Amino acid sequence: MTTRVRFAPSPTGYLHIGSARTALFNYLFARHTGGKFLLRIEDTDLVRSTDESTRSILEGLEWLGLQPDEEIVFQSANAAKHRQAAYRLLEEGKAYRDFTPREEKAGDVKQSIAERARELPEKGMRDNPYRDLPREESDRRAAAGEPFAIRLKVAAEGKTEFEDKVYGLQERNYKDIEDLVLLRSDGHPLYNLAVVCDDIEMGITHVIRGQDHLTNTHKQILIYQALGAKVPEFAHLPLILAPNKGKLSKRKHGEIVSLTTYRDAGFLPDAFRNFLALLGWSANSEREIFTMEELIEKFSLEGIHRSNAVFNFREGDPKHWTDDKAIWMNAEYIRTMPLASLLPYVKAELKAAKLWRDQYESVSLSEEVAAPVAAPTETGSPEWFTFTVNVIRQRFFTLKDFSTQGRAYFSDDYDFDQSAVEKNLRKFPELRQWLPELADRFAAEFGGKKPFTEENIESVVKVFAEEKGTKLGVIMNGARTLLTGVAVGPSMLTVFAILGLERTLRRLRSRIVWND
RNA sequence: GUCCGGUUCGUCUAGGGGUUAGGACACCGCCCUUUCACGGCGGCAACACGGGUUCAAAUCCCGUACCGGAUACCA
Repeated sequence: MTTRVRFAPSPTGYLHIGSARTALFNYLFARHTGGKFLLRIEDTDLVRSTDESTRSILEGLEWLGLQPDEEIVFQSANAAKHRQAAYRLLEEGKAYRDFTPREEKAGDVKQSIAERARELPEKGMRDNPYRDLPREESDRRAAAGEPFAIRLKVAAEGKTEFEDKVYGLQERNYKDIEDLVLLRSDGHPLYNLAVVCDDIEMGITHVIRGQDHLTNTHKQILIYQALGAKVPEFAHLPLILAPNKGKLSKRKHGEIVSLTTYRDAGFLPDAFRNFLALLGWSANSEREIFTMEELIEKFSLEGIHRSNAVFNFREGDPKHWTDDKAIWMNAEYIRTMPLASLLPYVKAELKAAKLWRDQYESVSLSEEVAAPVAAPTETGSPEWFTFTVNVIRQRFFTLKDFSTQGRAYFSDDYDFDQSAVEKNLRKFPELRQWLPELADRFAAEFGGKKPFTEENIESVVKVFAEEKGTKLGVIMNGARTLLTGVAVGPSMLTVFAILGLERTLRRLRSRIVWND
């Protein structure tokens, strides 16, 4: 039997990272077992569902590389079938019409539900007067146009049980389960019915979803049984919590829970997927970096654990705005992934920042690209671009850094970090004369045949520093700040070489930071 | 309230009768270094609590506490 799993989000907002992880686990399971990964959009809540949200979910899945194997199912398209199923159960006496007028929920819904649930056992779970209404009367009232909901008739004695692939044996007494509504009085099929019908129709063999559905499962099993269908396997996933161990919610935590936030913040899909995979699941290995292929190979439901995981971040702290491990992992990917895989992302980032130049494009981008060992002399060439990216990626955390921290390599229009200017330039007023002087020296030394290479630059700068009786660091750090706008970066010799003689001279002679 | 589940460093986690309780991130220190990273070395830091079973419990059992989920004519 080939496995068939589905990811079934409701399109009522952007893709939550918890949902994204659920999708990922479904995908990994399908691939690992050679089965199918399906997508069903649960858009039966017409009021809250939006097309925009559906698009955003699709976009998010695509970004993570989780394409469904078959056509997307829209649950709303199946409403007629759901109704049919409810009526079939009514016909077979497994469900009944409830003529109780509908009660509108107002105020704090969660609380009113809890209150109702508290009172319910006293009245008795099976005290609905319509539960045993003679069939003729029920038919007559329905024919007369009296509105009714259809409820599943849950037996008074007995229990449901299933073996959850993660949480183990789960049992629930019927007495703890209300006669659940299958069809609203306006004919709208309710969630538990819709899910079961669709899962049957789609041939779902394994339901992998959040732990918040653990108790729903018992109700759904009752529906499967009433419908005479085979009950699938279930695997429930631990939840992803906020740092205060509360629910990680869109409303409370904002865009930090949205998958697209990470895409837009310059995360690599491989890195974020890797991070997500390790939240609530373990490959049981000291390693933590896994490609998609490795995740697929290693994934198993047994590796999922039962306790919820905290998504750790510090609100209002720019350095720790999201989970540190996610940031670290992204940086790790940026500096260690094959250059050929990284370059397209850098290209996209530079394009978005209007820093891209077509001359960077290498014809062999799709193949394994090895960075040149020394800075190519032809600034702006594909080799130069490859070399530069390889050098600067070593200390970047996100793709955004290529257009911000690394801006000075791709444009003459870059900003100066004022604290760097203070520390490395203004603190040494002599640099105001020395750096243009260094430019003259470079011009004299490299104006002819001598190539502007790190080795040659080093000897020139060393002599220069000695003449001025200053430490090499003063010259280097001052130059770094003036030439790149920031205090951090690669070896200054490499920076000179990357920028090339012309830009180096121009920038060394710039008065811009001296308030002249 | 009731039902269900959970609890190993700050966080993600390994381990599951005998371990100096392992790793990763974060943090701190040292080394490397013209800066910052990377890297290397080191440090801080955990079995929720109480009973039991056992020669031996973080590991098995029971209870308590705390946390989470569920509860609907929402999904």
